Amino acid sequence: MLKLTKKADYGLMALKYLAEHPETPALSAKEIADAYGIPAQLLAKILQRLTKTGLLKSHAGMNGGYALAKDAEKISAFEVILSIDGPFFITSCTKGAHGCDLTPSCTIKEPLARVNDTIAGVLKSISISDLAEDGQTVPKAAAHGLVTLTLS
Amino acid sequence: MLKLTKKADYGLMALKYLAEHPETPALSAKEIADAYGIPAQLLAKILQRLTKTGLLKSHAGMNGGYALAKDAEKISAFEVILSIDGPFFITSCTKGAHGCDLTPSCTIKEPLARVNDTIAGVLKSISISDLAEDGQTVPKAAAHGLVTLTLS
DNA sequence: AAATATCCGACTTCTTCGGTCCTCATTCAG
DNA sequence: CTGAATGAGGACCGAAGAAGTCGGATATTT
Ligand code: SF4
Ligand code: SF4
Repeated sequence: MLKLTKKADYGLMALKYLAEHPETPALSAKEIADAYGIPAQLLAKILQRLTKTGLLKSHAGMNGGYALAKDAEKISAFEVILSIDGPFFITSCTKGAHGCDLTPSCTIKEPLARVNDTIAGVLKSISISDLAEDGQTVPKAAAHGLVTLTLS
Repeated sequence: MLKLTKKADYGLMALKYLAEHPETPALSAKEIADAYGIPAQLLAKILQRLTKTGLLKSHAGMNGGYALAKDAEKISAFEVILSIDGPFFITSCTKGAHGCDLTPSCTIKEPLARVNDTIAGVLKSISISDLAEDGQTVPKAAAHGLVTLTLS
């Protein structure tokens, strides 16, 4: 429960890797996969998905590969997860079809929807460049985002 | 992904229901299940779990049932989820055994761990009483909790 | 033409989730 | 004391989703 899909995980890693190598015009899926030990074919499909949603640019053929479509700071973790795993929802009822059949009698879906928004906000406040920063040398905790939880 | 288990969902509903009926000394699992249409046997096991972790008090026999072990405001959504679904982690690597095998080469687990803490903080800031409040009549969004996301 | 890539869907395998069933222990009413 | 009501807890099953694989088609450079 509440676990990030490994595909989304891999996607974040790949994007971070791309963000760390801004010089190269394009990196192939295999290159990135080898760098981390991710199954190449799986990562390939993930990157294709990210390309289709506009987060990456792709170029086929030799010396082809993928590159960030926009600045690393402009890409949020939320977009990545959304692209790879589809709509982000904490509860089952939000999914239009095949949700939970007791939606009418449920009394906690509204509060939970706000919780959902809050968590989504947290994810939106995180960018790829945040992940790429060399955190070890900067132990001081700088406030990057502020999230306000408002219930009821 | 990132979806709340239905069991945890049911658990929250049940706790809210109990919080809304503070008069009655005890409510049986079947009563609560019928009130919402939750499978009775399933809810029973959930309540048993919550009892074992100390969130509920139980009483067998006729006119028995469950009651909140502490004040509704003292029970956080985080505790509930933790009790029902086990340790809360958004990544696979955190789980000691059978985590992700590329943990050593992974460069995003530290940042993600902070994200994990942040989301956990959000959940901890939500109490059962927050859910039980009659939100419809009070549309003004009062800030209940403040969460600071610190990355890097 | 050959090598290197992306692109894309079908498929298998594995785990987890949601749910049921059955049995035993406890408590209370009569 | 006995039986109904209730909790406690394990075994089990089917459905769904996740992780990963395979095979083939297309595009681009050399
Ligand atoms: S309707 Fe209620 S019980 Fe069903 S998924 Fe939504 S929040 Fe959970
Ligand atoms: S080690 Fe990295 S890739 Fe593996 S689960 Fe943890 S964060 Fe994800």
